[in-house]
Amino acid sequence: MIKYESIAKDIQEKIEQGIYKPNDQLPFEAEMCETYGVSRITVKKAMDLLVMRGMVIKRRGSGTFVKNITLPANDEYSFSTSNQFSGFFHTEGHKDVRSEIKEFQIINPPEIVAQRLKITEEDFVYYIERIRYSEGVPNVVEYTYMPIDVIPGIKKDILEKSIYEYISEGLGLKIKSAHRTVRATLPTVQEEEYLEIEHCFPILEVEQVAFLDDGRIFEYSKSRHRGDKLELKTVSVQ
Amino acid sequence: MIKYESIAKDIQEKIEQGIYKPNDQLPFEAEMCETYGVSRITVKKAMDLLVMRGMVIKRRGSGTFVKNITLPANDEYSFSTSNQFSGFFHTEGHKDVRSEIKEFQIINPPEIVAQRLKITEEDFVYYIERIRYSEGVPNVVEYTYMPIDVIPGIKKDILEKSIYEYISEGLGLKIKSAHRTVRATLPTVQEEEYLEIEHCFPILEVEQVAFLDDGRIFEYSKSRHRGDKLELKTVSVQ
DNA sequence: GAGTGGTCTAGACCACCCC
DNA sequence: GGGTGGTCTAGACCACTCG
Repeated sequence: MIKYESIAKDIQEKIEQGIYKPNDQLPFEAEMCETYGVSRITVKKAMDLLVMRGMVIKRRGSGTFVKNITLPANDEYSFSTSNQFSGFFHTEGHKDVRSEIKEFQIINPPEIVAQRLKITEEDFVYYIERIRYSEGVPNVVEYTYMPIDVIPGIKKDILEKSIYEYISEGLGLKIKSAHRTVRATLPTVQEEEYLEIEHCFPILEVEQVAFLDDGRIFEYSKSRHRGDKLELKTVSVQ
Repeated sequence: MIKYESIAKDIQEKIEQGIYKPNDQLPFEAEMCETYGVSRITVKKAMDLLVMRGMVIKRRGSGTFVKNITLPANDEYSFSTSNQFSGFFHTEGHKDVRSEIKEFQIINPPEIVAQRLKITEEDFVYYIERIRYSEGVPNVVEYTYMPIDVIPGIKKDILEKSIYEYISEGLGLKIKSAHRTVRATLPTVQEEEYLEIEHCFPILEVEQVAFLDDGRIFEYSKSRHRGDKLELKTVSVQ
């Protein structure tokens, strides 16, 4: 559909298939213009996407090259947060992923949550507490708040699958961006039980405020992951 | 110098100064074209920069708005890794930041490090182990490997200041991007001593492979931070 | 000097939002 | 319908790398 996306996708696939190998030089921008029948700015935008994804590097005066790095390991539990959203869907779709809902209520949000969601303490939000299992092993406890005005119609069966799928496919809303803060902590007493760990066990906490396409905030959440089950990958490009 | 950067900088400053407040609508792109005397694509590129920095949001058909979020807290120990490099310099420049060098040698790299740096085990690298203190309190132990061919001339006094300053200003090299993996772990016995903590204390580990402008890898490092002293912020934009 | 990617222009059409 | 940002064009000049 969109030209620069399909060009980026084409090149990315060729890299993943090994047609272009690490350190290989990609075709020049001028060459790609002819190949794909587009203008140079469009090719440039496609390559900039791949730069943001950490897959290629550009050197003025030299060319564009496949990046010099072992590609994101296919760890089931790692999720990547470069500038695309791979990973926003929490590597759903893997075998044997299920959720156990511990709490599901509609409440007035605590002050801090109201601040983060930019709503008042009198508004209503879903409060969801769920444990996510992979291959039968508990990985993460998620504490999620979502304004009912923004995301109406959540039922228990949706939580057991993917909220994100419901938002994008069920409601036709587009997820746009997220601000995340990552910390290392220790589990609470309850989390020791939920995650089947001892007190002296590292927890990777990901606090997230997530935005829709139209600028509304639809989620404030804290995900507290077993330290041995999640690593978070990022690419930063200047 | 570069037009889109200076436009972005101008708008960013106005947001930080409160001239544009959260949820305010920014001038239309067409309007900014006149204000700054540039074409629309240039304005667009400037605004896209601010979108990547998580400062504004664009809505097709409506306009561009200041984002709806408490701005990155000025925690001394938090560093941000959106798509600019704020934070690459480890929030240096704060008062009372100093380093204690525990190891500084030139060695052949272990196999894993050689793989990450894309060199052979016969090449030479600096190996640096240092503790960084802020306000007299140990925050982080850094284990750093740098190829001597890429970053020549490191001396002990450079390590006590900022390696990054030496690379960019001393050597005239440009830092371009970094791949990071973040994990939560527990300290080693030695780190308990270095960081003045007990064994049961969360550690935020940041593993990093860093690239220069010209595509060369100049650093492989693991930074292991006291969990109570660092949080890592990211913005991901689709 | 030849060739690369970086920036920028002036203009066009489209998808989307709101009135 | 009028106006927004999204995509795209064809062409220009510049900064940089490399032989």
